[in-house]
Amino acid sequence: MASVKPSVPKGMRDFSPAEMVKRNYIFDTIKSVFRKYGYQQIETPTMENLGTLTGKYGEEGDKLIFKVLNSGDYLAKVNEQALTARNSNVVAPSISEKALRYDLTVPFARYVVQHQNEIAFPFKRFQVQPVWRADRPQKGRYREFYQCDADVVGSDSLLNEAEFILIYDEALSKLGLTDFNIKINNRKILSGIAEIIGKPELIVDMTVAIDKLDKIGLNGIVNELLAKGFTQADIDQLEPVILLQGSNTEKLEKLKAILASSAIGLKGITELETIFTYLQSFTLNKATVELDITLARGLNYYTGAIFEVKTNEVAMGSIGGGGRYDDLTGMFGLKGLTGAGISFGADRIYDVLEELNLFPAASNQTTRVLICPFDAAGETYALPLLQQLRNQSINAELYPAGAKIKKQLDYANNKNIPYVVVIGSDEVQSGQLTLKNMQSGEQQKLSADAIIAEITKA
RNA sequence: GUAGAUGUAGCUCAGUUGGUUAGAGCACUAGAUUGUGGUUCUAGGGGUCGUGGGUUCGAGCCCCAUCAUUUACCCCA
Repeated sequence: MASVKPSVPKGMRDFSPAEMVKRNYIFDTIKSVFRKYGYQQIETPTMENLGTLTGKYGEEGDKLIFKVLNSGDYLAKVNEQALTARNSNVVAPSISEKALRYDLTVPFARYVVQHQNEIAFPFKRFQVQPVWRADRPQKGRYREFYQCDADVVGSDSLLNEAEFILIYDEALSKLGLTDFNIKINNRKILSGIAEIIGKPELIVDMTVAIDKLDKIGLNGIVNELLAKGFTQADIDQLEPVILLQGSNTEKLEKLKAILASSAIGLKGITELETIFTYLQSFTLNKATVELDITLARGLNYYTGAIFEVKTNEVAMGSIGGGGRYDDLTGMFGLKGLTGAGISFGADRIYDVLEELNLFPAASNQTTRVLICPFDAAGETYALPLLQQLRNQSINAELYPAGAKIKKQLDYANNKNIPYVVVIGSDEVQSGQLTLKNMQSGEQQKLSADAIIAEITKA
């Protein structure tokens, strides 16, 4: 076979041992917090039926779904005309019936409907798996990345929303972040605003535009809104809302006045007030909760609260987001089931922790003891000790006999192994083994039992 | 889909107005050190300069094409 230049697909990555240790540190931290709040883990398949995914993410989203070619002679069954017309949109469904999952929320909705009779509601689940998007990669954006989602379905209590804030706060504080904002908004308020202006049909354009405040500024928003069909009068009404200032309570008061004639807008305000009331009974670690009316988020299935988390310590897009969706399972035939959920962007959190140097130092140590035999006799002598170490839950390995001691110690240094046990003919004869501390360079002659005791106490 | 940047050793990158045999650091191998690493010193291996064409006496350098990577926009985590 001709040799192929080794490479991975665009936007996808290998993770080497040192990275995996750090990634698992993030995943484990987030998972432990999810569990603490009563969420249970599930997994869903890498692929879903194409029909499960299409139409859930909007027109743009559909284009970004990775489709999987059917097995076998997939072209044979394709409609002749569609094929000769070279129309991808027509041909695609007949040559691809599966696709890689695009997020974890839609597969979860599918799961809930499919397993509704086994599930006790409210059902709180978390899921940590990769998702795929046929996007153009750039900084902090990959074609394969992990989402860490926690969702609850079958409970309309706003306590869930309040707890999401606690989860964000606890997990991110635990990871060492000290300055981050949990932004919160409510889709109903945005609907109310669109209603007051009299352009409810343009709510999507409106939210997409005002979401860009910190990126393109007020002028940029105004230009975009004018292009989308808003009038100057609409914008005059919108401007005080976009530029809303003050504490969360002050903002809510001002909004109440603005939205006085919109029932749905007022409902959104009440919901936020309830969430804030819940939060008064809890203490947050490091998070700042901020009502941000410009927060829109792209996904159109949100109907109530919306969240987004941003760190203030480094320049990075959002590191988490979520919200409430009243009818996600409806598209799979199960009506009237409300849900709410959040997601952590693990890959971005990784970049943030890396930049702030927040990964624990010990996390690059895997093996604690390396046994270095000089020869085959030393190797044989070492085997019982190797097992004893492992029985004491000490990560231990034996360098196979035949290599020079220098090479073995190099190996220990490379893997950041703190202790080595050197076994040569002297040691085999006396039973006193050489324990070497690789940091300090000290070494002492000890019995096997004493070595285990020494390492256990360190 | 739109626009820019970059492709030179395993990795990170130098390489002057185009000029002889393309360099450095790190990594790797060996030795200094025949029972001891992380420091130091010495030596060594490793390159179709992304690919194809063109200009030129001569191209890593200039021109065209192509592929790849990457950044920004759109959208999104």
